[in-house]
Formats: sequence, C-alpha cells, structure tokens
Amino acid sequence: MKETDASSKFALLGMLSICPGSGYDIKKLVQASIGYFWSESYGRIYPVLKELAKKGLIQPERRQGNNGRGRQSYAIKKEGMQDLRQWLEKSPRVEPNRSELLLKMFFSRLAPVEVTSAHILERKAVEERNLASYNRVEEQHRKDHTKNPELSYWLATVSYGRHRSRAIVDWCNETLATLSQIQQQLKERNKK
Amino acid sequence: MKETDASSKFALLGMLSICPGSGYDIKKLVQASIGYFWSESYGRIYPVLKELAKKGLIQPERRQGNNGRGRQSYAIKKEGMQDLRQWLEKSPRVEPNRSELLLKMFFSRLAPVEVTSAHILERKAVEERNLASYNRVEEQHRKDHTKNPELSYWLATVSYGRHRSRAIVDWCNETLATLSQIQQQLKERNKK
DNA sequence: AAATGCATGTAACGCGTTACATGATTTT
DNA sequence: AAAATCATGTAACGCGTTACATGCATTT
Repeated sequence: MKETDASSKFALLGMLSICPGSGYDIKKLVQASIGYFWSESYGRIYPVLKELAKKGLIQPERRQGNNGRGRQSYAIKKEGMQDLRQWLEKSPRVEPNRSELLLKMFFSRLAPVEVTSAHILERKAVEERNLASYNRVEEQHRKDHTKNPELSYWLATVSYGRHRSRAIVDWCNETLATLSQIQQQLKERNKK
Repeated sequence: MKETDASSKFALLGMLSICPGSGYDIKKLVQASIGYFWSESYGRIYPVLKELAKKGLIQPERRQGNNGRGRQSYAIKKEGMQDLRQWLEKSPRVEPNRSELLLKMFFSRLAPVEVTSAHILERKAVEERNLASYNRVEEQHRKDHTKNPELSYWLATVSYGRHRSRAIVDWCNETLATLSQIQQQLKERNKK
C-alpha cells in the first residue's frame, strides 16, 4: 500500500465520523446509505483502515461487543476529523462518466434493433428499481437522523439519485420510441 | 499487456469501423464525438491497437498521407467487425457511478455552507458548459452523417448527455436553495 | 457433528491515468 | 537555427475488483 489520498480514504473517515465501527460495518453502512453513488470493496477497506490507524487518524479498538461477536473496530480521532474537513474544502473532481450503454448505442448501426432495445429496457428496469429504493433510503435517513443540517445534506444526495434515475428513464423512453421508428422504416424498406 | 476484453478495445474497434485512422486520430475523434460519455488515453490506445493488430482484427497501414505527416494508421478487418458485433449483443454492464461531489455533500455538515455552495456552483457551471457543447456536437453529427439510422443513434447519445446535464443542473439549483435555507437558519440561531 | 453464514483479511490482477521520452514536422 | 507542436510511444503507478483463505459463531 502506498500513501493514498484517494477518495476511499475519506469515504471511510466520513463514515467513521458518523459512528465508529469495523470494516464490515462500514461496508454495510456505505451500501445502505450512499450505495447509489458510491461503493467500497473489502479489498480496499481493510488495508486503508490499517493505514489510517498507522497514521494516527483513527483509533483501533478491540471490541468484545454485545454478543461476543465482531472484532476490530475503529473510532475517528481529532486528527482524522481535521483531515476530513480539509478534504471537504477542496473542489471535488469531475469524474469522467464512462457509459458502456452509451458506447454501444453509438455503434448500434451494426446491431439488430431489437438487441439495442433490449439493452435499453434492461437499463430502464434498473433505474426504476433505483427510483423505488430511494424512498426506502429516505425513510431510513429520516428515522436515523432528525437533526439539521445533517438530514438536509443526506436528503440532497437522495434527491440527486432521483434526478439522475429519472433523467435516465426519460431518455430510455425517448430512445425506445426512436428505435421503434427505425424498425418501422426498416420494415417498410423491406416490403418494397 | 494481457488479453484485454475491456471496453477500450471495442471503443477503438468501433471508431475504426467508422473510418480508418491512427491512434492520434482516434483520440481526437473520441473526444469530439463521444467525449461527454467516454474517454481514451494514449497510454491505452497505442498498446491496444498493437494487440488488435497482432490478433488480426485490424490492419496496420504505413501511411504517407496527403501532406507527408502522420504515420501508423489502421483499418478494421472483417474479423474485427465480427468481434465488434458480438460485443454489441452482450448486455452492457451497469457502471457504478462514483461521485466525489456527492460524497462531499453527504459529509457536508462538517464544512462551512459557503464551501459546499461553491462546489455546487462549480459543477453547475461545468454542466451548463456541457449543455452548450451538445448543440455543437449535434451540428457536427448532422453535417458528417445524414444517413439513417446511423445519425439517429448518434443523436440519441447526444440526447442522453442533455438529459444528464439538465438533471444535474436542476439538482444544483434545488440544492443551492436548500443550502441558503440552512445558512439562514444558522444566522438566526446566532442572533439569539 | 456438519453445514451455513458471519467477519476479517490477503494476493493478484486488470484497467486507466500520468508522466516521461523521443523523433519528425512546421513555424518563427 | 531555434522553438513549438504534432505524433507515437513506454513505464510506472494507484485504484479498485475479484477470488481466495481462514477462523469463529450459529443453526440444523
């Protein structure tokens, strides 16, 4: 492991700033709370936690928890909080959004129309499932944290997800219409 | 280089399926035509092109072009077209959309409100610039290719960009409003 | 006792970026 | 001739995923 200053580090620090926990806990928390725009894998979590501990940003704590289960837990330290705050000040990078769906779309003249439609239908289904899940996430957030502005920020991220998924679904519908037009044209051309 | 079956390979094949060219040409073409949802770096382009040639998917051609400039050019072969078509049939993977902006947003209770607003304003500006550029891209596409369904597919990808950027700008506005409310509340709390 | 699942971790690998190096061509 | 920029490439590195390994706890 090299000196990491990537966002994984701060995702972990941030989660620990909400509540202490183990790598396993963090993984679940990430998935449940920000899973629609972030992910962390064990392969990163554990090494980064170790490094953060070595740097004195978080405090490892042997935990012989409630039921005797679970083991290595961490709590964030003042130094970690400071690091996190500093990171928050810096402009977030604009991530290049590579979309394989769009790439295929761009070359779709080489594929049967039905195949392209199928891909879009699939994606539409995914985003509709996402839309449904945002309601659950929002409920959970409202339960977990009633205090402002904490909650406001969380709800804003959920709203982002909704805007995003809604936009994609709209595009899917629009594009499905276009595709059926194309298919219509091909049929008529074949008749002649 | 190991056996790659990643999308870079197919992005290159796809571009060569439109017109033959060098690595440099491809880089520019990618940027101009699908730059808003895809990117390729020289560090990938050149090795992958070599590998594709070795596999017999594309044909290397010494080019002593119009003006004596440019060197190693490639043209796609039947085998390459076949590979490309096969790839098009497969369901595109749903890419995890990691957003650093959203991550910061989620932890923003730890930062001054003005900083968060600034980040959002920046992103908003970026997306508004993107929105403007889609018009230019669309114009270019209409000029380059009038034949259907080629053009339809290309315009569909542009439309995706618009939906996406529009959604983000909307969210930015909404969130900026939320933030100024939060700031208002903080001010009033300080008065007391 | 065996099987399943929980929790923690490691190793290896591929992708993609960044930074650097180099020649060839055009511009000044 | 010098400077700039075009064009091609390589090397190194970091990030993140995947697959694997391992023990402990719980269930059957």
